[in-house]
Amino acid sequence: MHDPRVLKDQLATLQEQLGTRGKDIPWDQIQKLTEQRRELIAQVEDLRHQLKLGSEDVAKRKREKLPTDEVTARLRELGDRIQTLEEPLRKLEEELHGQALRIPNTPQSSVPHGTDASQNVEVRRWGTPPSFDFTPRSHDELGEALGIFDFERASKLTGSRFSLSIGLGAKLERALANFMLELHTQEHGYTEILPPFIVNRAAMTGTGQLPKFEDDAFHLASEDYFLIPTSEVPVTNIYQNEILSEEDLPIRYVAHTPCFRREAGSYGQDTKGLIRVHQFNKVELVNFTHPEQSQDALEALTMAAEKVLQALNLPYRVMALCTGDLGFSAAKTYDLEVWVPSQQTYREVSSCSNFEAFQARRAGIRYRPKKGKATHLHTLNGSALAIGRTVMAILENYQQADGSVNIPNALRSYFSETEHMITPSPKK
RNA sequence: GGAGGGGUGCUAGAGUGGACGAAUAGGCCGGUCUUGAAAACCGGAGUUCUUCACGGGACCGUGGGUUCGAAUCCCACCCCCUCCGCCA
Repeated sequence: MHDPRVLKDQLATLQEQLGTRGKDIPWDQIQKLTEQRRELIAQVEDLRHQLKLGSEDVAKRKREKLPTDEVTARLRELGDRIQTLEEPLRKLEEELHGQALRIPNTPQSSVPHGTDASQNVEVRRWGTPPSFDFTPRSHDELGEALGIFDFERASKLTGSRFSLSIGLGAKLERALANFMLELHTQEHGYTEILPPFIVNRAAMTGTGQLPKFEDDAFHLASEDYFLIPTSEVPVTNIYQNEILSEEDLPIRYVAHTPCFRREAGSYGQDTKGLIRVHQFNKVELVNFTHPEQSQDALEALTMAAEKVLQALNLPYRVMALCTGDLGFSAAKTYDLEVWVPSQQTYREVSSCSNFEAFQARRAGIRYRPKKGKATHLHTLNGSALAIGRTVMAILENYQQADGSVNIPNALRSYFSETEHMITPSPKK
């Protein structure tokens, strides 16, 4: 959410800054509502002031044992008038707030201009894609042959776009989660969090998933609760409506949770394998920082995510998202894309964003500076990494001609010696 | 699920219809004292909306209601605690 003062006084500037990002916003209507609100407030406040003075007069008269009937009759009428104005005012403010929650964040000036993902800018590249003297197979093909995935049976349990990992496939997920959590807690100064996987409407609104993207989330039928689409939601909202002290910052949390996404509107895309599923595991980094430190924090957070790929020796590139591809709440985002041999291209395994005060304003997360008043802090988060997609990258990049897959050195301590290579086993 | 208790500022906690935006204490900030610190003493400070400003309005879990007037009374909901029941 934007600063209400900006909405009130600099709406045109904001519209200009957002450019195509703001093309669906009813700017004129917001302008109109703002003006109406201003007028109504002036009226209501004036009447209320009169009412207050009158009430004090009644209190005084009672003390002095003077009659009050005439005054109270007049005030009753005044109260009625206030009520008739308050109702439209309440509706108006609700409407205005609803609109404000649907305006996306302003991109930082360093964000490249563009309309879609094709105009994202490569920032750097790490590692060399492996060369194979055979045609590399896709991870879903490999996994089925190795007996570690069973997508058919997964769809029997729930439906399409669910995965079922077996044996070393399941263990690989577990090893990766452990490896990532250890790396971030021991090397990067993160504190591990295990949050709820189900959150309420306020939390989803705080981080920006609601109200605009309700269709993307799984909603429980029995309660007004949602399955988390990312641990960003529960972890960022830990400090919802709180004021932290300046010396508490920065706060760095890491969480490993499943993530649930409806993937509405993605029919036909990435229908096979682990790339796009309704439930996947992810290790997520969340930062709460001083406003002046969020830029540096984004670089550090992105680097922490890159360290995972480097340790696993997976080739990747870092992309700066352009204005057209930037998420709703983000002011700046780097995507990490890992090399996928079967597709001869890089695919997203991580998205690292600085939200500046956008989420903090929605969620009411502030800090108290040493001097001055409470101010919204900055929030950031990034996947480090999406585990399913990392499994995909490992299978594909570490595959051998015979269809077996080596376990990366960095993960071997989580496996017994006989498990350092996954070899094909017939499907049961 | 049943019974009871409770949600007040940064924190603890008082306040049960009018001079209450809210006692008191702690913490915080500034000062006196001190070589420095601590202690003691003195002083200061909530959030937010509206207005160019003066000023004014709102905010005691949330939403309604009663009343001239609500932190205080009524209703509904949410959350926390204790006991009982059930349970991984």
